[in-house]
Amino acid sequence: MRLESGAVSARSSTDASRVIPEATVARLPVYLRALTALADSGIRTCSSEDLASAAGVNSAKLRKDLSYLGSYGTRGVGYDVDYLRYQIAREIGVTQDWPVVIVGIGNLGHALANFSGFRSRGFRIVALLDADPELVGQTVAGVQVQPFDALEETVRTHDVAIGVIATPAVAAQDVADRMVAIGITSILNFAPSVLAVPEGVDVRKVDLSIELQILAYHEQRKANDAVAAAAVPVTVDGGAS
Amino acid sequence: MRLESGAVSARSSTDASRVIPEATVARLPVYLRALTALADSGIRTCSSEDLASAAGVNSAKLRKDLSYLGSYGTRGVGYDVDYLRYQIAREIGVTQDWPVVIVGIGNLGHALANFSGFRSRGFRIVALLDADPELVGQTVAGVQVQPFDALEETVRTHDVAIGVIATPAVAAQDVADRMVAIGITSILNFAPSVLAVPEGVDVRKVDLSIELQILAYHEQRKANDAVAAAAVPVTVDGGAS
DNA sequence: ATCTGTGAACGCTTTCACAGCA
DNA sequence: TGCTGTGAAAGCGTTCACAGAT
Repeated sequence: MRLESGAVSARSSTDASRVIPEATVARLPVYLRALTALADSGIRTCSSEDLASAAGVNSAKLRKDLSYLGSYGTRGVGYDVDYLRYQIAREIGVTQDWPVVIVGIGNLGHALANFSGFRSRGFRIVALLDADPELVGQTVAGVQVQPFDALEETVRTHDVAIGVIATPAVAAQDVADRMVAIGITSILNFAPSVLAVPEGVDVRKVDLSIELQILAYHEQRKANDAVAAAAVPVTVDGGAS
Repeated sequence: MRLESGAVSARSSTDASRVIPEATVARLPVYLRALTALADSGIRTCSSEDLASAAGVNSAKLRKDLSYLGSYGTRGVGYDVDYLRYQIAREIGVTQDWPVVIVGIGNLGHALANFSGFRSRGFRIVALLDADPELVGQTVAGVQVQPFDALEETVRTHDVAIGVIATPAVAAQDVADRMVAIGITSILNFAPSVLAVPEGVDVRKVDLSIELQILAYHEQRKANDAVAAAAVPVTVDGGAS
């Protein structure tokens, strides 16, 4: 993955110009979950309207998103739930399990290791690692915690491509560097720090306090607006000057 | 918050047309954290370039984002770290603490309750609640777990506006309904389910398996591209058939 | 000379509205 | 008739490039 060395036109395997917009990619897992829920309640066919409302989006967006994958519906009828579910799972790449390692087995690491939706959604935890000798050897969610140095061995053995960082912020960059050096190319970072990684490595971050602060901003705005609305008696058609 | 009843022009308190784009709002907490890190290492002034790289964005975006808040920098010089930090904190609304309740004290709820960055970033956990009688009465992170029915009392007493849902998926909608009924207007949802809430209530969701699936998609694409690149010997300037 | 603040251009995402197929 | 699939339009967000302040 050198940086733009001149338009290598390697168009991918299956068929045509397979470029799915990022915004769509981020919603495919939501559709997958909604389809699974529909299938579990015995529904075999659904309209874009049905699926959209189960996924919490509007139907135009859903149809547009699905159109990037291909034409998997039937006009006048709708979508076959199982068929569409398979197509989306295949597109995402979760028809088989991805091996995953988790580094940092504190409170959060524990919770992640015990998270059951993991296994059922295309992932398999192959190792838990921590630098703290106190934790090493303990069994969490049926897996023995290994020393951090065992990372390379584990990653090679299981051909791991995805790593999860659940360490304190100070350790996160070191862990990421190590992961990258060993060949991990996708990182999910729960530590509250900005990770620097080379081109070609994907990082996604999950940050509790950022999410709360975004809510706080809107909450404050609601409060301010309420005050303003009470102070200025409501003027429909908002008077000029 | 009636649905669009005719352009009420309640422009907010402080000054002009205060409309900060959503994308910017989502980055302000990142800037706040980066500024705190800079301040902690004794830096008193920084350029947009410095702050941008600490926050992991480019400087044009940073400057554009800050321009929505006002003109808090000095041309030819840069930004005063403490001053800018205060302005952003004020804008987000975290100059004082927001009281927060957490519902669902399983593995994840435990981890959230113990998360220290909480307190230091503008939030204060005022209650932990769970429907499981086994958990009620236990002390987690110095707070006693209360029965779920204590929600209303707690929310009124502490004037809580923000609730965190860390229950299993099946319970999430019920919890959300209850929160909304009691007057909570911002929800952070960790349960893997789509929440339906009325207009005026903000929901943000954090979903581990969705994040992993997004990574899996890109991982799969990298793998496919590598195969394609190996099969088709690289043609610079991709020859038109 | 330097670095911020910002109009303007560009590109991505969403929504609209309807053609096309069952 | 009913519902999908999709061009075209509208709306956002990012980047460019430079005017303007110190």
